[in-house]
Amino acid sequence: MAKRAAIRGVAIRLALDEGLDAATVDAISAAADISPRTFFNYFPSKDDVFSIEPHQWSTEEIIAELKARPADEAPVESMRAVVKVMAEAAGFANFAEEWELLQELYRRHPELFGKMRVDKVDITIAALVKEIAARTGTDPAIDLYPGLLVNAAFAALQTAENASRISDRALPDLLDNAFDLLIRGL
Amino acid sequence: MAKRAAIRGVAIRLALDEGLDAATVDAISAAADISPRTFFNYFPSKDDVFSIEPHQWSTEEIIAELKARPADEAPVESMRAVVKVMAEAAGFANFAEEWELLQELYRRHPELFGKMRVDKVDITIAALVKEIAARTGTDPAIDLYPGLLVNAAFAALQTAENASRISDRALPDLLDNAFDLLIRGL
DNA sequence: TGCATGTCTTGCAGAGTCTGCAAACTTTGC
DNA sequence: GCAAAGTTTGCAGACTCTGCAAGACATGCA
Repeated sequence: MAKRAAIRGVAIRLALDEGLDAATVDAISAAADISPRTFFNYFPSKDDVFSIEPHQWSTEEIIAELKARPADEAPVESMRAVVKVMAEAAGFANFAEEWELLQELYRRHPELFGKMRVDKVDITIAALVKEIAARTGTDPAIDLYPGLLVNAAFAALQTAENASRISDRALPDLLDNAFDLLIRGL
Repeated sequence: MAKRAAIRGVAIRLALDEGLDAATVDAISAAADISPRTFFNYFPSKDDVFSIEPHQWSTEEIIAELKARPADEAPVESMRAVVKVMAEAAGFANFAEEWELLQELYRRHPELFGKMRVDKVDITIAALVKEIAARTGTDPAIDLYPGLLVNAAFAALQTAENASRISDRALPDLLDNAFDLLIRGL
C-alpha cells in the first residue's frame, strides 16, 4: 500500500501549505492525481488521512497475547506485556517520513485529535477487561480491579507515548517506568 | 434549554423505533416539529444528539478547582477531589428520563461511543498535567508522574462510571475505591 | 499473439451533513 | 401599542460519502 502513504503525504503537505480547510477531498485527490472516488477506496473517511493510526493491532491478536501469558502471572505484569506488544505495533514508525509534518499539523489543529477513530480502542478495552476478569475469577460488574487495571494500562501507554514523542526516549523504557509507578502506587 | 432535551428525546426514540439509519436530521426535525435548520441551532453536529455529554464542566472550572486545593496536599488526593467534581457534573443526571433509552441505543450501536466528542477531554488533560507539574515542580516532558497521574485519574473516572451504570452503585463511592486502588498500587 | 481473469480506477447519481445569510416570526419590556 | 432582542426558518451551496456499473490495466496461460 505505498499509494496509501503517498496520498497521505500529499494530503498532509496540502493541509500544511494551504490550510486544513482547503484540504478537501477534491483538492487532495487533484494533488495526488487520483479521482475523488479513488480517495475513498484508500481511506474510509477523510479524517483517516490525518489520523496517526496508533492501532496496527487487532483485538483478536491482543487477546491472544494476553491468553498466552502464564496463568499464574500477576495480572498487572500480563498487562505490561500486552501493552508492550501494542506499543511496538503502534506505529509512529509507519509514518517515518511524514511524521514531522503530521506533528506540525496536529500542533496547528489540535481538534484533529478528537477526530481520530477510537472505536477499536473501546472494543479492545472491553475485551481485555473481560479476559482479565476471567483470569482473576472476578466479576467486572462488581470488582473494579479488572476495569481499572486495563484502563490504567492504556493511560500508561498514552503517557509513555507522549513522553517518547516529546523527549525522544525509548518507548519500552518509559512504559516500564509508567508501569512501575502504577504498581508501586501513585 | 428544555427544547434541546425534547429534541434529543425525539431523536433517541426515533433511532430506537426506526433504526439509526432512518434517524436523519430531516426525520428527527420532522418528528420534533422544527425545521432541519433549527436542529443545527441546538446541536452543532448530528452526533451530538446521541452523545452522553459527559463534560458539563469547562477546562477553566476544573483547573480552578485544582488550584483551589491546598498546596501541601498530595497530588493524587487533589486529583481525587477534582475528578469527583467532574463526576458530579458528569451528567447522567441530566438525562434522567431518556437515560434508559439511550443506554439501549448504545447497546445496539456501540459505534456511537466512537462518535462522542472527546476534544475537550484532551485539552483538559493537557491543562491538568501542566498544572500538576507546576505544583510538584517537575517537568512533564521528563517526569512521567504528572501525565500518568492525570491519565490514571481519568481511567478511574471511566471505570467507576461504567461500574456505576452497570451496577447502580453510587459513583462517588466507586471513585473512592478506584482511587484507593491506584494509590495502593495495582 | 490472443484470450480470460482478476484488480484498480473512475464517473455518475444521489443521500446526507452542515454553514452563512437574510427574511419572517415571537417574545419581552416599556 | 411599539421597539428591541431573540428565535426560527428557507434557501443556496459546499462538502463527505456510498453503490453501481463501466472502463482501464495487469497477469497468466494456451
